[in-house]
Amino acid sequence: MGRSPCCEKAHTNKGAWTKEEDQRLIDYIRLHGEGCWRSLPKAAGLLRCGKSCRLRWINYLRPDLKRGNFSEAEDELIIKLHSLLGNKWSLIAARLPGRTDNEIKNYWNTHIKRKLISRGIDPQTHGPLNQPTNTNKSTELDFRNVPKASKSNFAPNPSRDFNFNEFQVKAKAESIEEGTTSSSGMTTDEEQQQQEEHDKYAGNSQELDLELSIGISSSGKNNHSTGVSTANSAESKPLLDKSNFQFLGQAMAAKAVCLCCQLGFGTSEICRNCQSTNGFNTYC
DNA sequence: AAAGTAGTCAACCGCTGTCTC
DNA sequence: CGAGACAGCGGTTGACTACTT
Repeated sequence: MGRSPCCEKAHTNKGAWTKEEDQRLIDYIRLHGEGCWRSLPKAAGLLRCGKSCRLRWINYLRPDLKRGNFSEAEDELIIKLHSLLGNKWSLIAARLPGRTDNEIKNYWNTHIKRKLISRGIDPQTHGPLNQPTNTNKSTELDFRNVPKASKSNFAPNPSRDFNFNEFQVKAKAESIEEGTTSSSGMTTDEEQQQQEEHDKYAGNSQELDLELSIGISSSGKNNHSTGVSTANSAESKPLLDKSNFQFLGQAMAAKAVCLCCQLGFGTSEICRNCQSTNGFNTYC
């Protein structure tokens, strides 16, 4: 459609950021807060594109970033989340405080892929390596590997089996096993620290709490729409877009259901974690 | 010591979704 | 309803470093 470029490229710096540029960006955001990235560079006196500023801030300068190596617990959590969400790095990052989508994506590509392969696990399918890739999955709803082009035309087929077993989290046993076996040669302190990290993320819970929710949104203009979303916050986005979600909506509308129960996390129609507020159930 | 190779990660690019007019 | 503007996302690139030959 001949959209104009996001910024005037002729007068923008590219490549690595200098300390001065970083400082300008930090100072500006401290004063004015995040947002309006397009006008930010000019206002902050930076010869950078707004996107570049945003990336630099989010991936590197944000004060709440946790730098340094990933813990074993974080590894396992990333693997679990990836098995459920696929390459939705921003969603995965939302579950790892202090980590960015870019960081996780890089870490996945450089470390975890190899780790999984060495375990005999296919990093894409999370199934055993050398397993035929298309094993009857076509009848199951799979959030992973939805081709970009088909994202918005995810053709719902009401006749599909509503089989969510695919998404049952079975990694807990693995992660516990991993966490308790000390083959790493770490010091006791390090091990203890890692165990704390592990507990923090895994929560010693029986299953991974994704806080995926389904239910009638109690706010916003789409308050009729049923939505699957992560529960955190303003920056969370629906896991499926409206059109995709019609499928789930159709399947579930007639009978209000708790997604986590559908996913196999619970046994009853509405699990104990589901609350009822203002006449609406807030499905966990 | 030099050249080649592999690994890492910050940054860029192009696309999509959402909002506004 | 369509087009433009914008923010955000995921894939890819390329500079840099570490390691190997």
